[in-house]
Amino acid sequence: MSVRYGLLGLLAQGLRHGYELHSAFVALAGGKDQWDVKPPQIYSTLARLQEGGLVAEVGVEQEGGPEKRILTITPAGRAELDAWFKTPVVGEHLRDELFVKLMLSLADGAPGGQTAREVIHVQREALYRDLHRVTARRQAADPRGELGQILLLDKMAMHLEADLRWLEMVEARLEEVQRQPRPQPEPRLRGRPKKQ
Amino acid sequence: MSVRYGLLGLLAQGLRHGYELHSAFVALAGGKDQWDVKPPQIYSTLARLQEGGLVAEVGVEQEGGPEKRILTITPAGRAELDAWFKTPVVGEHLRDELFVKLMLSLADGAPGGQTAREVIHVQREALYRDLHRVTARRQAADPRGELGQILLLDKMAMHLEADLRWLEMVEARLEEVQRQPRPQPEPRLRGRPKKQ
DNA sequence: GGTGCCATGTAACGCGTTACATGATTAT
DNA sequence: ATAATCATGTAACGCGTTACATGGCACC
Repeated sequence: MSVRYGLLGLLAQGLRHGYELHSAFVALAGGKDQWDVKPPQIYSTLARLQEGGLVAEVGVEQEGGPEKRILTITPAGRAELDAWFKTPVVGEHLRDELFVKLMLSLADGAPGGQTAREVIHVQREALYRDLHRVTARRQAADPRGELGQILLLDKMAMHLEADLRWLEMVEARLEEVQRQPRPQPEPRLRGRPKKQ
Repeated sequence: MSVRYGLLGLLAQGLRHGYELHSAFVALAGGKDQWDVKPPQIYSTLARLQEGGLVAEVGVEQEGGPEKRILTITPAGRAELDAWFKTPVVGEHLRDELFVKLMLSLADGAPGGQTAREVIHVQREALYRDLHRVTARRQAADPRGELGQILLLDKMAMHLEADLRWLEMVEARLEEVQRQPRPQPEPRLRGRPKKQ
């Protein structure tokens, strides 16, 4: 929904055609290193907004350059934007690839939970690399004029640290289970062992 | 990619048909409260895996009940699964709705950054609610037999806390900018003020 | 005359959700 | 009988990516 509402918000600020919205959105979302939105998504999202009556086309301009299809936010669009501002973003419910991977690696038959240990190790290396890259860029950022960049980098760093702390915890709990293997821990998840 | 590799991993554990894979995946991903994967996604993902040669259909069973299409992971599938285990999960690059919303609210013309303050307030309330819900469920979970649940809830809690800390930081920085409004902070992002 | 930017798209695909549909067995 | 569970899908849509395509203008 970020693109949809992002475009709506930018139109409310007075931007007027697809190309301009594209570059403005990329800037808004932290630059194309961070999120390289492709033009097709901009144009198709605008088409959907238009079809929904939140955005309207009010003509075509051509001053020297190529044609520009001029767009405006409609009253309905402004209403939806306001509603969005008043509603919290829902917790993009952890459909977590790392978690799935870890659960699978725990169920894998290798002795000593070896697969899980490797998954954790590989992931931790990657997280450290990312965290290092992020903090380096954060140090280099200019507090004047790059406030958005800094806030974004801070957010990324915090989530990377959260993942690292979580991995520590998982590993600790793994050691613990290792030392006293229970009679029926049953990490294998089966479909229906009900009775039959 | 979670579903794709999740199914591959479950097939490697010996599960054999769509329905069974569906319930096993839901269990693996933390129950349907957490991620309610729909059957169509399972079946269409399996079809794609089959088309890619990672999974093969080896016959149909029918013992008393309805037909079951029996599936197996192929050597190619096993290879892809191993490669997945050896590769870190890439940092689902923050295409962050909350961040976009906040940037838009900062650019909004309201005096005193009012819109931004409201966005922060609404979001913080929601995050506290979620965190409370998560910690309550975590307390109630049984460490024996619900290890996966606990790990997942811990992960969620850590990321909710990261978001809360980040909001604190944003608010602090907002106050700071408020006290000394700079000549050209230019939070408004425009498309092309280059020369023209 | 080529490179790059401005400005617009289409087509096809992958992932994910919602709604709809079918038919059989099992439990109440 | 009816409701739940087992087991399978199709159709249509939204969001997002990749590849492809078209033209004009500006600069070197």
